[in-house]
Amino acid sequence: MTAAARPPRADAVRNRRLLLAAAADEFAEHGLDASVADIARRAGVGKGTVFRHFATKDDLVAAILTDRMDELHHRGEELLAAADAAAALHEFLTAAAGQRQERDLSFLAEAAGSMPEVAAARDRMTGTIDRIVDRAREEGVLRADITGTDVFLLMCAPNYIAGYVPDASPDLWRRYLGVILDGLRPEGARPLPAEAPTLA
Amino acid sequence: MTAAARPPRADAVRNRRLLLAAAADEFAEHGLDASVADIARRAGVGKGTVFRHFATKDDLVAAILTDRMDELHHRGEELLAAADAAAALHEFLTAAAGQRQERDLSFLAEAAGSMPEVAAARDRMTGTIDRIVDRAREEGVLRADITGTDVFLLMCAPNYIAGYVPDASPDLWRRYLGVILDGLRPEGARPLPAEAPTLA
DNA sequence: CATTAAACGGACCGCGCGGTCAACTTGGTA
DNA sequence: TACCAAGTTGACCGCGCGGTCCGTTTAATG
Repeated sequence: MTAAARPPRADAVRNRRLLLAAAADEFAEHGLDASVADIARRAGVGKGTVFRHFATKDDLVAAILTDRMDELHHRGEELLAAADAAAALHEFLTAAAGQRQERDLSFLAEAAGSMPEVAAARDRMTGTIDRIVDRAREEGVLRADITGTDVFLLMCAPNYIAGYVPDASPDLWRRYLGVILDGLRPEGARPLPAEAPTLA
Repeated sequence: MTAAARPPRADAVRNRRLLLAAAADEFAEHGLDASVADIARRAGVGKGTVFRHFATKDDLVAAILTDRMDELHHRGEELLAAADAAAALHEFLTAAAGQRQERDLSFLAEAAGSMPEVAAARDRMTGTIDRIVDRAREEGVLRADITGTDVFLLMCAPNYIAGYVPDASPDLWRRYLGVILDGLRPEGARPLPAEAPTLA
């Protein structure tokens, strides 16, 4: 029974927000090796404050990942309510790639992907993806042998591919999303040579 | 005019081979952060010996990358000589993904991708890819709007996608290569929303 | 064999990292 | 306004890294 703890102080709330933003920027610029000291400097706080809010660097990473996955989760729910099956799939993949184009933080998953709070956020998101994918398959706008897990895995590929091109157009990922979407259509699909995976 | 230097000693040749193999294993297991000390231990030599053969850690990375790219380059040349256009494209992509499935060292490119020797090896390889792709396009087994650079970029995606699945079947990448190959066929291709990139 | 330059090994160096701590400051409350 | 727990700070710690250096070993040569 957690007694009603007194609410956090205003400066603590502000600093937490500043830290998450600074950390996301710093990670995007320098990868996972961005140092806690630099993150603190960018947020305009002392290094000790970082560790007051996030016990370890991995906890900080986990908080960023969780936020981003929940963002996509909510976007997916909106699309399920508003868009038709084909458009929802297309828009969701576009939203996911767009988020990553703005700031590529995918490598953070490698550091904190197995933490429980991150896994929970991922499950929320994959649940939504499953619903989008099932609807698309049932309406015949997606090939029959593709699962929600497949789409979850394919989701990040366009940015990854475009990321190899230095000074690429910021829209290059759309090109490879186009190729993948063509590969996901039911017309002309050839049987896939390996079974659909499941996560954990 | 480099005067004929005396050939390297037998133990130096042997140690260089041992080091490259040990480094590839160590990088595959621990990523770019594999330490030079561990690599030396695995090769059964002292740490100083590593730096005698490779002035910096990046030079070691570059040597590994160069070897692997040249391997694919030669495989591509074989396929150009022996296989028909569609099979050559299919087989080349399979070979590239197979190499990476065995040992994923793609992240090394991020550390040494801009070194001249690595760039030269990459150019040799992309030259071969261009020939494979041009032939496939001309014979109508590849959609018209796809370039050699596109294929080079798409080449690594199947492993990347499958890499997100812990304990995945070692053949899972074939599934996503299948999706991409379907997306590369001329039949039913929709116009791509961004122009083909060029590398440097 | 004797000779010698090439190759080897591992103690050593400076650095920057993630994380700790105790002295200090400050927002909220009665 | 007086109080105090919550919050902040930056000097500090131990560690493991990439890279250096030099005394020792060894493969090649005539």
